[in-house]
Amino acid sequence: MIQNQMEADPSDAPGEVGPGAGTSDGHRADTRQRILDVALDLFTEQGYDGTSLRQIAERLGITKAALYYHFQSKEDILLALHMRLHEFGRESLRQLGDEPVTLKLWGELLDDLIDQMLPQRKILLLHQRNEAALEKIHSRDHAAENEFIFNRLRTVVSDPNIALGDRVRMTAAVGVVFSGLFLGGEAFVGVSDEELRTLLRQVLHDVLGR
Amino acid sequence: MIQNQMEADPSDAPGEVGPGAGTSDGHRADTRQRILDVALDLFTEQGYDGTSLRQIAERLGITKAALYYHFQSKEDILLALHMRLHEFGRESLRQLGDEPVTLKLWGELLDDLIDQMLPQRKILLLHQRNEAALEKIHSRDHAAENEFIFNRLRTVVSDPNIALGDRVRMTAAVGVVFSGLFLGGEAFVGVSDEELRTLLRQVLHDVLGR
DNA sequence: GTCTATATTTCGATAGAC
DNA sequence: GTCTATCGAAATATAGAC
Repeated sequence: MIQNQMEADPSDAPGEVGPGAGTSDGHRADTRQRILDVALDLFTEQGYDGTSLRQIAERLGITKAALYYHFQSKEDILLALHMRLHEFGRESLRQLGDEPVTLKLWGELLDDLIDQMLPQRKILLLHQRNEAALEKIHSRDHAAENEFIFNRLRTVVSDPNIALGDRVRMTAAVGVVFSGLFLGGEAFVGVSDEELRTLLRQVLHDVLGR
Repeated sequence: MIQNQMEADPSDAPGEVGPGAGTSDGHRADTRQRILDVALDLFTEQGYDGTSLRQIAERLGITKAALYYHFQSKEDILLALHMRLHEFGRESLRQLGDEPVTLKLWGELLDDLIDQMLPQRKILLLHQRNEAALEKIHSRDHAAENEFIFNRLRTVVSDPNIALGDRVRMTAAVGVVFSGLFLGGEAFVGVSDEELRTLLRQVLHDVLGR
């Protein structure tokens, strides 16, 4: 199924020291992690600015103030969620190298990304629906933001050394992948990830293959 | 060029009685219209919730309170912008009829939509980046919201009477169009609308044609 | 139509007890 | 780790003069 189980990866911002990081007994899920899960849902449904800390706390059965034991600020919660996506696609992108990208390479990249995106759909949706709020954070720390997947994709398809027709196809291919995951996420309920992946790859080939 | 002149249509929510509706002398642009123009920019850049009425007023050189002469509330401003898109694509969608949609029909629909979207890019971007805020308005008046273009498209590609492979292609085709206008809007600076339209149609044909 | 001034609410964040 | 209580800021919205 395509609509569930998004929290496969329990590690969150590795290296960070969260409360309960030492207690390795798994008798209770980290509160920090539960906060992030709830925040992910609410930020995506109502938007970051449209969600108050009171709402997050209420859903967890705790008070607003308790949140501040786990996070320094509201923005920190968003940042922690953002970090989950920061490593995303990095390895795939590195393989592109520095030379102008070909349609063939682009297709291989997106093939990789489809696999990585499927289990991260929720986080991707969060980013798609909170671009403005996330840009504020970016502007404060725009050092490594050029490494961020969305910006990298944009940069590549803006390369004037690539023929315009190819750039349009590359852009369209990105649209194919994202529409399959976002718009399609609601339309294709009950379709297995594998089936969707296969179908998307066929479309990608028609867009990029020649 | 693809990045400018979005306010071709001076009529705003026709039938509505705004201030200055009677003064037909064109010596000064409607303040109401100027408010909407500024709000469109700010809501898109910073998000609806991330934009205060103070900011809108400041950019116009008036005070916050003056806005309330032209609009009953902040939500009313967003609603007025939303209405610009409400008629959008209605005629094209009506031609689809009630039977299951074919790839051929879908292609013709999107061909139509590309033309209508190009001059409305800014408003479409507003919707893409403020889904959460707009949903709040929708939920209050969800009567005619099924008529709204995005929801109609979603409904069609969810039709289980259409083969899954075709639905994926139809969804992908929507992604092609939107990526060309949104992601492409920044990447294809200096490309004429006509050229972009031609290239997009070729890709559409590869996705839908067979 | 636009202003000054203010009412009202809500939010993010802190202090300090337990 | 979570609570109660509260602060200060900023936002939407209103009242009434000009």
